[in-house]
Parts: sequence; structure tokens; C-alpha cells
Amino acid sequence: MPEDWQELLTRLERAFGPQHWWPADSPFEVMVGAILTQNTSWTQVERAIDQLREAGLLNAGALLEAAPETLEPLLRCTGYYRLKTRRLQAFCAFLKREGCLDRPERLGAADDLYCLRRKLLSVYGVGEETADSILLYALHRPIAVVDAYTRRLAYRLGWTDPKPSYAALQDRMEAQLPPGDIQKRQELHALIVVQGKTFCRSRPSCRECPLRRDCTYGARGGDREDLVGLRQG
DNA sequence: CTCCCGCCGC
DNA sequence: GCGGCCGGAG
Repeated sequence: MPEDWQELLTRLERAFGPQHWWPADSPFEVMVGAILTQNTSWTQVERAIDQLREAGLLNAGALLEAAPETLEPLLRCTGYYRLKTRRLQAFCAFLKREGCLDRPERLGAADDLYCLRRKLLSVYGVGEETADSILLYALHRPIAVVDAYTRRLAYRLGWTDPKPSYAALQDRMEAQLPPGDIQKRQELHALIVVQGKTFCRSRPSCRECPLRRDCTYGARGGDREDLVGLRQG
């Protein structure tokens, strides 16, 4: 399959069904999750969010006022817990500066997409992927999210070099997606994550992969599971 | 042991 | 570009 992100979306949706990520959660919860999930599995993030909620700290005002020693034990299970305590509080301080401490969903309401994106990137602990996840899933802005799964999949499909830059890959996705289509962008990223966890893992399991016939990686013999027992290492 | 929806500071 | 941050699951 030549590079075609809409076709990819179609095939993944056929394989895995619609995902509807984060529809029920509050925007603030999505923002917290986006920060906590940095280099961390989502199951641990859910635990931490539950613990914050039970402690009554799942709102920006409370998080900002809380002592770091209060937050750290609750974030411990996500790893980098001291770092993430600082990042969460930095983000809440940013919400306060923007005048939406108690209305996080209104963040950047008056800003255009790229102005708001630049603001987010200026916050300590918010990089491109975190910023775009917040824009797309918490604030419902139309922007394509790139992550490690996206890079890996694009490379294995034969669409890119091994390490395309974030901006380069994002531009290529944006060039093919209907402008302003939020739902397609949300579903595409969600489905790429599912694909990345299920089949296109760092140790790929290509045998039952829905993209097997479209993928140059599998066709090149990249399926490591095929090699188990044949290699000594 | 590796891997997990990265980012910062050097 | 690279190491540090960090715990938990497989």
C-alpha cells in the first residue's frame, strides 16, 4: 500500500472497530492523562488518575495547591513520579495564568490552533506529542498526533525512514486528512495505538496482523516470531 | 531483561 | 544527539 493515511484508517477501523477515546472523561482528566502517560503504559496512568480522584485532587485548583509530597505517592505507579508532579503543577499554573483554572475546557478559546499549540509547548513538561494530544482529545482541535507507534508503523509500512521527525510525519498526515476533521484524527491515532500494542509492537507479531499484505516489513521477513527457534539469540 | 501513547538539560 | 528520570508488567 502506498502512503495513504485515510486508507490506513479504514483498514484499522475494519480490523479493530471504532475506538471513541476519552469521550466520557472531563477535558482536565484528558490533560492530566496526556502528561502522565509520557513514556508510560496507560494502565498505570488510569491507576494514578483514580487515586487522584479519590483524593479529591482531580481538578486544577486542588492540584496546584497540593504539596508535592502529597502528589508524589499518588503518581508513583506511573514512574518518573517526581518529574510528573512538577509537570502537572506547572501545567496547572499555566491554566491559572490563562484564566481557566476552573474551566480547563476553555483553554485557548480565543486562540487559533497554532497560537494555542505554541503556548502549550512553552509549558514545562509539554512537548509536541503531549501538546497535540491535549489539543485533539481534550480541546477537540483538528490536529494529527504523532507518537512512537506512528513512527514505527510508518517505517514498517515502507512509508518513511526509521526516524522521521515529528513535524515531517505530522505534515504528511495532515496533507492527506480532510482539513478540520477532528473525528478522523482522533480515530486514526487511537487505532494506531491499538495496532502498535497488538501487532506492530517493537517485537512485531505479523502473523495475524490486519496490515500484513500491505506491509513491506512483513514481506521482507521482518516477523520476528517467524524466526523464533531459528536464531540463537 | 525490555518495554511502556516523552521531555528536559546538557 | 544522549543520558536521566522511574515504577510496574511481561
